[in-house]
Amino acid sequence: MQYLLYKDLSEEEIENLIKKMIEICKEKGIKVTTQRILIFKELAKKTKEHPAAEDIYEALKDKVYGLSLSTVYRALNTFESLGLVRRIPTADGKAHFEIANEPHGHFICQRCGKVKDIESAHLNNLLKEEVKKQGFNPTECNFVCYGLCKECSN
Amino acid sequence: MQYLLYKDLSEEEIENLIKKMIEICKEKGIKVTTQRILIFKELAKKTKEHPAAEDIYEALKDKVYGLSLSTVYRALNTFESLGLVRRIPTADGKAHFEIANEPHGHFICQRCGKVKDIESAHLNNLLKEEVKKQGFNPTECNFVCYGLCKECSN
DNA sequence: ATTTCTGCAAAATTTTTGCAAGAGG
DNA sequence: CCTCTTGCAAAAATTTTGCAGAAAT
Repeated sequence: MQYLLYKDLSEEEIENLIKKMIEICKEKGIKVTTQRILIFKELAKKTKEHPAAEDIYEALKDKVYGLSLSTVYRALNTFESLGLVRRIPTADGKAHFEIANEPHGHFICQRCGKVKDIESAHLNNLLKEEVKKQGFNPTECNFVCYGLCKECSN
Repeated sequence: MQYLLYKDLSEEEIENLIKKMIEICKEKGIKVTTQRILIFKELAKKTKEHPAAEDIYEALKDKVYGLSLSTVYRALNTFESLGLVRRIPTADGKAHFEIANEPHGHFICQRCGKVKDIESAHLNNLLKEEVKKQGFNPTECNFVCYGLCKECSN
């Protein structure tokens, strides 16, 4: 049961995430709009790729009549503050996003900028403990590695 | 000898870093200008604070006649590509910088956005090994933690 | 001398916001 | 209905760039 994060989410997992998202929205009085559902779903499909807002917009703009980039930003910000989505600040000057699943690390390619997941539950726990020892009170710990991805090493 | 990172660099350490920077610039045919020296020095003084380009600009603009923000950006980019300075992408939409000293983690406050260092040499080594096992070839690994800093928890 | 760098202003990029019209509960 | 959301355009914010003059080697 390791390295689960390398797998795309199944259709079923995506549907379940959407249900959870709808539930949480209703709970908080946030309206469940077509745009929000489709944006969330698109991110869920691509979570392994850690898309930027623009990527999601590009994927949806022909499917959702009149969709605007600002709606994508607004939806992602909303999901982030609900804890459903995580923002990954990268060195390319754009914010990238992923579904907030179990914590894990990110490997960022210094040439092509792609972000890949690193399985790290064990290390994340170690890290959290150590950080607490040093007097912080973390809600979330991640790690980031830089280097060349397989494709770019050739 | 732990938690060294919490200390500001001493005058002497800063002077040594500057010497090293000058050496590397000369080696690479990069010119040693007043602006570059002062920008590097200002970052060295503030490295614990992880300033953004603008912070460095603000600190220097009255001391360096006519200094412009773009020069600060250009200098920081140059230093980064020389491996002298590290860029820390944060969630506030600005790039922050630090002197590229020994690898360590960062704690980012979710309320005030301040970035603090976490001593983590041991964990960084563990991490690098684990990441290699997973098939990556990292040049550098860092930790990032989110939470509320001491000041903001009150 | 030659090359590189700086300052300025302008451009490019990413993200946010104001507002009127539209959709959700 | 009332509130929240969207789309659009405009604004804001951060970072990069072109170019002429200045500085470094």
